[in-house]
Amino acid sequence: MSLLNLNQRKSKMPPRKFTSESTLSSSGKSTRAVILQTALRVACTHGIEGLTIGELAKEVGMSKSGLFAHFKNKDDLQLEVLKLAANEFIQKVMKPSFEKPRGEARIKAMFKNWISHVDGSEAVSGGIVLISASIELDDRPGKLRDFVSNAQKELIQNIEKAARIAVEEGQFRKDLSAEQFAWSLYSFILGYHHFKRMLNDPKAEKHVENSFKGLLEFSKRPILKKN
Amino acid sequence: MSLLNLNQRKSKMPPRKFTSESTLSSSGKSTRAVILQTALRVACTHGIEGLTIGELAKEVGMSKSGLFAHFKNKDDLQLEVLKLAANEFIQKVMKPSFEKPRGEARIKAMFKNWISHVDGSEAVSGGIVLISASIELDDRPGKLRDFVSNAQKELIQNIEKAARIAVEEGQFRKDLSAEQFAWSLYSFILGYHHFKRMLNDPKAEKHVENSFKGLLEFSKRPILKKN
DNA sequence: TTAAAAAACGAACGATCGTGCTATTCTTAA
DNA sequence: TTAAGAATAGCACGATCGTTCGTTTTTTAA
Repeated sequence: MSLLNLNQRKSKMPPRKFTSESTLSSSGKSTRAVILQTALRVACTHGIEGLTIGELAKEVGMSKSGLFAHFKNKDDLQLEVLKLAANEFIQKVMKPSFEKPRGEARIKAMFKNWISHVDGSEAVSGGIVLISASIELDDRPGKLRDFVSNAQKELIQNIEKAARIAVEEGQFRKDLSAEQFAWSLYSFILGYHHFKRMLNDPKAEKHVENSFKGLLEFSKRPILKKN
Repeated sequence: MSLLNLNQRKSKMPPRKFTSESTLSSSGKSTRAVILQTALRVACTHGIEGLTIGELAKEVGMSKSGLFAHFKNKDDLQLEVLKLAANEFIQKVMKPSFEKPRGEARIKAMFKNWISHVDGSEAVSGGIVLISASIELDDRPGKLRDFVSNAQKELIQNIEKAARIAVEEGQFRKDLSAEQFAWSLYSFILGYHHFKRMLNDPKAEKHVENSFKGLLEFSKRPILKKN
């Protein structure tokens, strides 16, 4: 409880007319949840380190001190944002995949969901925040870095497991290294993220799909001759 | 001219005994060069956006204002750092590759140099700064973003050209898409960067080498059946 | 309806940010 | 040796940073 009532006070019109998408205030959401959701959006463009309490407060529409009271300190706030990002990613990408049958179908679903999650134009994307954060933090030890690192390790292990299942089910060849498979897939996603967001490469989708297709083919039958 | 003479004033001992590696003051280098070199190192761990004039001044060992006088504004400083990063990358990775024969050998050299450049433990690495910067800036238009974007596009085009040459020379198969090749290679490098630096994965080298080997094999003969 | 509890605010703190301005110190040329 | 010029330092500015604290407002419970 305790909604953002600032807006209501300002604009008295009873049939609530909110200005924009931005501060989706007033509803079942707790203030804390609204703050974190907004913070995730801000972190999406400014990075988790670029997140600032003053700016966030402005964005949410409340005072710095009022906002800050919801967290122990800034580190705590950032950590919560990262947790939200991870959760968002799991809900949007991983969970739907696990409703698909084990093995190749699940891997394909993961890939597809992931791509459209990164792609998800201008919307909030937990995956993007996590990838950015992992690069921002890769040289700065601490709780934030640890969290991101663990989250990504878990994610990769999930891919690995899915690949291992595909091997067991006979969809992938027996001698495939699930580890290597996960590594390659993740690299392709990183590449997609990079080409799409930084380089605005319109062919990014085509390339990542080709690479993924190639990886699948490679995983299905032995095409590499030992030399 | 105009060395960092602060240290000399402090410690009078004539056979110069500098405290550490940090501020490699006094020598043929101009102050500006020393500043930029130091800034590159700082940007390596704090990111280009995390670069701060106060901290940089402390690191170099001079006053904020004295340091600042060498640049128009902070944006200018950051841009110079990025230019230095790009130059460093070209010198360490690209240039040596172009001394190798055209085609496959050159591509292999690029890859090898690049890996050891990212790997180059704790040393200053222009490549790392550029990759980090591209993620920090991917949502923030401006001169910095433009520079990084162009630098990377050039780089990718260089890879592409090298691949095209390898096709012409008959080392790669005729129907290989040089664009797709460059995309894949770059993605693998990004993956390596990520696994090595963020995840501290000790197998990162092995994986990226396997992937690269696979990419080479794939590029040499048609192994993908149309389906 | 009212008292207690929770939430949000406003003001202020010390620190640091980027950036000017003036004075001092150093280097160079005459 | 000295004057001119360049390089650097010192100080201060307004803004913003994360954070604290006491007050006011809002919600909840009795």
